Amino acid sequence: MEQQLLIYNTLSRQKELFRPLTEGRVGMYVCGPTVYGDGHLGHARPAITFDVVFRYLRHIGYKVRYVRNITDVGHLEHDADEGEDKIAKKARLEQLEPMEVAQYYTNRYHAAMERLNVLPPSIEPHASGHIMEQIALVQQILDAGYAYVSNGSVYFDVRKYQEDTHKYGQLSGRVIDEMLATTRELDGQEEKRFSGDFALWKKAAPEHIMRWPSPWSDGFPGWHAECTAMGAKYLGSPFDIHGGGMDLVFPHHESEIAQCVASTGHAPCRYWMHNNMITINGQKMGKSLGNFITLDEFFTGSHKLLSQAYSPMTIRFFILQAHYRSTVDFSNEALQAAEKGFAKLMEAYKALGRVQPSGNSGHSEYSEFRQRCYDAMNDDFATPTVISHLFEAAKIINSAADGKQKLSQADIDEIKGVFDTFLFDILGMKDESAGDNTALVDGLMKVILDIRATAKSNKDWPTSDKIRDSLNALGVTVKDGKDGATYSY
RNA sequence: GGUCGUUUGGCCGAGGGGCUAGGCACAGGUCUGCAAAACCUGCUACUCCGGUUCAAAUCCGGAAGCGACCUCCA
Repeated sequence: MEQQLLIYNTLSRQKELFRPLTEGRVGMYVCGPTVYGDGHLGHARPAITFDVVFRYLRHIGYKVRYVRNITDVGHLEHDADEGEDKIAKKARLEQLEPMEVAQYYTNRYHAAMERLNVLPPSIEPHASGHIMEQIALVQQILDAGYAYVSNGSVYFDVRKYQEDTHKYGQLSGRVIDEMLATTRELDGQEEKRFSGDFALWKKAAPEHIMRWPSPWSDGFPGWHAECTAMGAKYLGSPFDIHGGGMDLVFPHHESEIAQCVASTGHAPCRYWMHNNMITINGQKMGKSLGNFITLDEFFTGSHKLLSQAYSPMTIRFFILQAHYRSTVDFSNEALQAAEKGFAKLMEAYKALGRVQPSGNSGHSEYSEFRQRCYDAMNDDFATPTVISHLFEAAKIINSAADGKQKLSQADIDEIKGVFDTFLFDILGMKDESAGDNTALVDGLMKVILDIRATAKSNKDWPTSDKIRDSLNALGVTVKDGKDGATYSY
């Protein structure tokens, strides 16, 4: 590959040169949603982050298999409803089949992702469809001696694993040894031998409606089993990149590593990537804090914290304007800035078509935009830097459209190419104003603006202003320029 | 309490020893019948206290604020 891509690896806490295990191919696994509720901003961030990673890896020539799972079983609730998983709980509340609930929210998740222009992954495996693989994984870990059966459930033996490998806590920076040394044996009431042990298979309580037979009990797989089992099944073991939100580092990903090492003797992947979280007015977003905003609420503006609706591309642009490893703080002001900023880029892109090329080439610097964008992407996917370069290009375009700067046809083609490649193909932005009837709208607008131009030349200001104001009321902005009027909406 | 991270202009946010992004907002100007858009100009910032250095927002130490994780979470 000609691009030297640096990726920040959570495991080493530094940027590393990316080298795939197999030349020209990349296997990437990203933790997907638990489908028991509507998607929110927190789901959009990893989806968009890894969508860009997916797009970029493909762009620079890799054949990528991108696996993003759907969690539709397991994930115990840890409150009063001990032993009941999220899907089952929601199902009981809504009087639906568990799979009906999972399907409903899966469909809604897909719809939201499509609006955000997030490409579908190569494979989207469901946990419920891989119970056999998960049971096999649990058996492997048992056979290796790193798990024990307790009252029909199977637990991972963290203490033994740690004694043999000293790897538990490696990813999250947690020091487990001290905890192990000071923790006494749990009393007989507890199924686990050590408080840090985690479930590989959980026996279902009688009221638990999602259950599968296994050698140990009728139950369901533990919290971390699906990613280990499905990642290995579709990407092999080890594979290249494993991604997810930072909040999953511990215990989820730490446990995934333990499961993989215990069952195969090696780590599941080479590079761990984690996107940071989104805060709202400096606060973590959470249902209990009352600042929980779903994606649909953003799209429609139907939440009391929102002063207006924000389009999917505004959300996407907003997220890409921050680096994926930084927290990003939501506010109406910030989203409005993103909305206007993106509109400015789109307008500049369209204005490029109106620039009259000059014979002589402008400056050689225009040809450097592309490389600077690659440099930014190669530096751990620095999307904010790419965007800043595009804004600089936009300034040149507008200046040229004003006749204040000269661009040769080659310059124009190059700048257009950079926008096509980076803004649309890699950052995955798209023009939201372009509907299916663009040609018709364009034609109609030409008619209307012609009439207005005639009115203007007759100094018939009431008519020309009425046309402008009426269009404005419909959300169409008329912009008068030297060579006639243009519009945007 | 433990671990990790972060603190940049009115706001959002890059950068990361000397060259000091970008966007939004705001102010002035050019253009224009007016407005909008566009362009030009202005607003030049890095939590605090020490230290290293010819030179620190950037490195080191400490403090404070904030955040994440510590068996729900993206």
